[in-house]
Amino acid sequence: MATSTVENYLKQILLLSAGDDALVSMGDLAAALAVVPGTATTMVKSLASDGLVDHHLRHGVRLTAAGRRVALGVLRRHRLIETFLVEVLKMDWTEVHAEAELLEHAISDAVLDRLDALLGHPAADPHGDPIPTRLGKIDAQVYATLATCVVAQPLRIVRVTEQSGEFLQFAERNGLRPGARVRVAERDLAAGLITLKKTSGRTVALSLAAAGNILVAPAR
Amino acid sequence: MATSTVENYLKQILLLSAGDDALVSMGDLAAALAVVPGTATTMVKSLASDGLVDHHLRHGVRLTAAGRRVALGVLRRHRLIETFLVEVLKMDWTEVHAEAELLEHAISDAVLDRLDALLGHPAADPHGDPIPTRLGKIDAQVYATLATCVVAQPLRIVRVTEQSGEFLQFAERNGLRPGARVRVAERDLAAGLITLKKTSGRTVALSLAAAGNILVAPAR
DNA sequence: GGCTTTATTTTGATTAGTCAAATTCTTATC
DNA sequence: GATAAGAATTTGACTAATCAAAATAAAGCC
Repeated sequence: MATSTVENYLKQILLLSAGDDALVSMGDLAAALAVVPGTATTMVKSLASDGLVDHHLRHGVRLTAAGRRVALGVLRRHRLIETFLVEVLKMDWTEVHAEAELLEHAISDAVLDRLDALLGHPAADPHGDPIPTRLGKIDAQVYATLATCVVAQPLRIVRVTEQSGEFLQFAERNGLRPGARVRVAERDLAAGLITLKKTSGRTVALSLAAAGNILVAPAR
Repeated sequence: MATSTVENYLKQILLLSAGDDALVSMGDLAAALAVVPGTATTMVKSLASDGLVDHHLRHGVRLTAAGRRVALGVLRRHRLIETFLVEVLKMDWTEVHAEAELLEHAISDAVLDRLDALLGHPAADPHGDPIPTRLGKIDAQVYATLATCVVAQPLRIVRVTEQSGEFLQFAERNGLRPGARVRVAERDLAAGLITLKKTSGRTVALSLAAAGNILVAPAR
């Protein structure tokens, strides 16, 4: 059985490799896990000797098929738990990430399956992040972000990546949750600033960096 | 923050001290936690230096007020989780103990309070074990067991102590769950055997040791 | 192409929790 | 009250995960 430390390393490598094949640097991995780089190196070596990752010395790390399977399991648990906390326990979508971070390592498959059924087998969590299936399939659809989409077109927010409470509370305050309708009124690359127009007529300004965390699709 | 190992030691000391003041032996504690006695000694010394227990060298260990507070918190989490698994996720009361054992160390107060409210602030879990309040109060009522109660009187099962799946499945198969009505038809101390009569007319035989795990009150 | 900056890896220590086996204490028994 | 049996403790060793700081490799720059 993988320890929760191992699970966290694998999950983080999956998230940082964006999709699948990119090598993840020790620096990024260490930062994401809040450890010093030397610790990440040590741990990655041990994951490699367990066949969970390929370590390309001094160049980065990549999940093996076995590691990916474990990582997707953790992600599934995390996202189903978040959905449960919001849908059943009525917690705020801006605060459930940290809770799920703990519970994801303690919940059994038996409990998870019940939860999944209770929630009606949801395809995405409250942030719009896709939930891997029991078999490890995950929706890999690529979306534009508010930083890259076309201007003026009516849009629907599909997903808010970035789990920090601060950012999510900013999003919530401004009605920028999955499902919300907006369009980009103006994009000033020099100033690094985006101005949104909501259906209510309200405008919201945010930085390019922040806008990159909000994924959108054309309003259907 | 107490690690889950520390939480388990404290919880187990509470359970083994039956009520409050009895000293718990290292042998019993080690057996309950599935470690060798030397490990228990080492850990108890460290708990003592943190002010969570009083260690009476070579005689046993007892919780301090601080340790008791922590232990009751763990017990509350455990029992509320068991109740949730049975009441909401419709799991079998004979199998939820092991699940709760893991989740009890990972659930936050915020989530626990929501769960408690969702369940309507239950006083006991599916085994009839009393749930400590948020303030650490626990129902200390003493009940007779099927091994000690008067013969022939109509009884109501209030609680099944002993969490092993085997025992609970035996109880379930024979309708011996909290709330069930029975009376003791015969108690043969020499043979160590008890014979029960259920309201359905069915009789059930069980050993004195097994009977000691089933707590009863006069049927109201 | 040599030098500097930056990232990565290595080395040596530390902490929590554990076991096996040797030692010491308590207690019951004669 | 001495002794044997049983329980508890101590000692030495190990694993997982971590950090600080030294050593090494890679990459960029003039």
